[in-house]
Amino acid sequence: MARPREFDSEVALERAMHAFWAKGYKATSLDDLCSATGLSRSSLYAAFGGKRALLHRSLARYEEQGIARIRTALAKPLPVREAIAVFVGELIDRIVAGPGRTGCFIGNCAAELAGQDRTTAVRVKQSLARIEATFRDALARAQARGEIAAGADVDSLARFLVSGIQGLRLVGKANPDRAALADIAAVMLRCLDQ
Amino acid sequence: MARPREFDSEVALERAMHAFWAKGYKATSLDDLCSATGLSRSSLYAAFGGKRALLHRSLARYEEQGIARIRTALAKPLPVREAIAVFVGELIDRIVAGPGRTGCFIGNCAAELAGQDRTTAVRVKQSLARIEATFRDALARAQARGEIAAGADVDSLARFLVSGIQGLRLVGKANPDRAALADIAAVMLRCLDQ
DNA sequence: TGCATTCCGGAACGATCGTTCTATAATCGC
DNA sequence: GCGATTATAGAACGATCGTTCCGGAATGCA
Repeated sequence: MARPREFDSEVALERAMHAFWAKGYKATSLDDLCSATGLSRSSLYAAFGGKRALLHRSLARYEEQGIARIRTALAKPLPVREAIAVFVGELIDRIVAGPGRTGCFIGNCAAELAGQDRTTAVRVKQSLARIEATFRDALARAQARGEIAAGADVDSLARFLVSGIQGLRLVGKANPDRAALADIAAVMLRCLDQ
Repeated sequence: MARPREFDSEVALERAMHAFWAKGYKATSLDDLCSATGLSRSSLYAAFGGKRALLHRSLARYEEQGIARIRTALAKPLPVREAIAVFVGELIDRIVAGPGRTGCFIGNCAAELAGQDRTTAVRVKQSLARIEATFRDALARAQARGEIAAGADVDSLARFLVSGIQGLRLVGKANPDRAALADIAAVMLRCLDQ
């Protein structure tokens, strides 16, 4: 140990993540990343290894934050159906009021990179699987409590929720209109009553 | 008129569209477009004006083909619910058996460009609106025939279908697994019975 | 204090980007 | 056949890309 780091790599990673999230992988240059993080190129390379590695670290961080957010939402003392409705409602709030058209970082990476970069495709797939599992666990607990029909297929419902939320966020990126998104969410949530 | 063109610009556009569709906008270079179309750079620029203009022409072409495909599917002598189920089933067939992880070109552009390029965002939004209208018209006709509950909100259902299909295709891009996609589609289609 | 070690700013690298330009080839009207 | 016009192939452009490298600055340890 000699000279210590002048920056917090967690802070830098958080900022890099937001840069990738807002602009996409290809459109985010190293100059963008340096000015977003405040680091020089050499510091970025020493800390993270390169652009692609930084993307993967960013994806992992986003995944953790997303899972935590979903878990918190589903742990509320509410019927699961209500908890999910609140979660989706807040999602729409962020889409409409947010800085604008960021979408889901995981979904963005899927759309931009899954067809070209197999490694990233696998990571995206695993992230979606973890989100799906988080919903599935909550739905299964709710089913055990009798909140959801005993005959319902919670696996399918969880998959549907992941897909439906991705669709909502993608459509919301093209058209962040509250009424339209609320319409979509209402139909989507009614599926949980089947 | 002097020297005539040596290529069919519709054929060239079709090929350029597939290049953008498969790789995304940023990742498709002019060299890619030249080798996909067989044209030289000067011919491409003379015929289409540049990379961005070529993307927009490609998007318009894709939109026309997509609308036509949906119209054909919905015009079948079937209950609308069945027609949509067939359409989604064939969509899943193409996702699973296709050349691999192309997704929806419109959705890809939304994810990659809607946050950065306002012009493209508007075009994507208009494309989605046209697709939504195509579904809405078919649903309204079905409602008039009594196939769909009189109290159902066909506007919301159409919006939901667009969003749901985008989600299905995005998730299918990350994980082209037939069983998973069929699960999602089954829940989605059940929403039409509400 | 002095040495070893690590970090940092920024120049430099070759590669590739989208676009423009030029010279040649091909076809028109006449 | 001939000038006018248009299309083509490919070189060339400046800009920007991701990555590497280097000289100097800052710290821990003896």
